[in-house]
Amino acid sequence: MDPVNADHEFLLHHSAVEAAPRLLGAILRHESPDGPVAVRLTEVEAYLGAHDSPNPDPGSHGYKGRTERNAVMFGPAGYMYVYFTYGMHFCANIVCGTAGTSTGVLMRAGEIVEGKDLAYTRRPAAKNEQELAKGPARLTQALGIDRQHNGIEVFRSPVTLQLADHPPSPQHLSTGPRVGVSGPGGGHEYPWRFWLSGNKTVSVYRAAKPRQPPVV
DNA sequence: GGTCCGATAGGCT
DNA sequence: GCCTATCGGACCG
Repeated sequence: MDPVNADHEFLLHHSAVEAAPRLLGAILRHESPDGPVAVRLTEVEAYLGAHDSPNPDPGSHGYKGRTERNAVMFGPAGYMYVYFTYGMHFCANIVCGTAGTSTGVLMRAGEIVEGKDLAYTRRPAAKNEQELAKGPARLTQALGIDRQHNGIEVFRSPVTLQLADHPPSPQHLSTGPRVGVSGPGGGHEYPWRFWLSGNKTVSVYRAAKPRQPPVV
């Protein structure tokens, strides 16, 4: 499988944990029939592999093995895994690393750098520019990405990804526990949420809900 | 600013 | 049946 460019080559040879900080500042652009919208990624989360891969991750959708739903995650790097959640939202990941391991980066937030008007029409609830793509489901909504984009390439129209010229300096990079991952795979054991320090479009952190509420 | 809670449908045990 | 890699509106300060 020939990489289409240097950015694709990079994804092929790195796990999601290595690729995630490199994706901060990258531009993801979607050209829909209604027009283009592009975001600069400001917050991402890395998910590593299935239980039988070199880097198992209980928080990963692929942890328990391949199913029809997560099949794209087990494919080659450079494809987009889009899943439906909470009965109404879509979230998008970029598949990384070696095919079969099921490692990918969830895109959690970004700032709109092109197509702001179209993004507002897709996100009427947004009170300001910073809310347009603040959160994983808001980001897909602003970009116009849904289930029909599951399994498409991210280096070929209508979706194109372009990495930043340089990774963020340590001073501009923050890390912490992943949002919403409860039980094994959550908390500080897996500090694989990465964001641009101080950026206004980064979604607020909420600790994952415990499986059973504490008894008072 | 923060916190709480309902909506809603599909995946998986 | 239970759970979910969430959002937005209501309400409180």
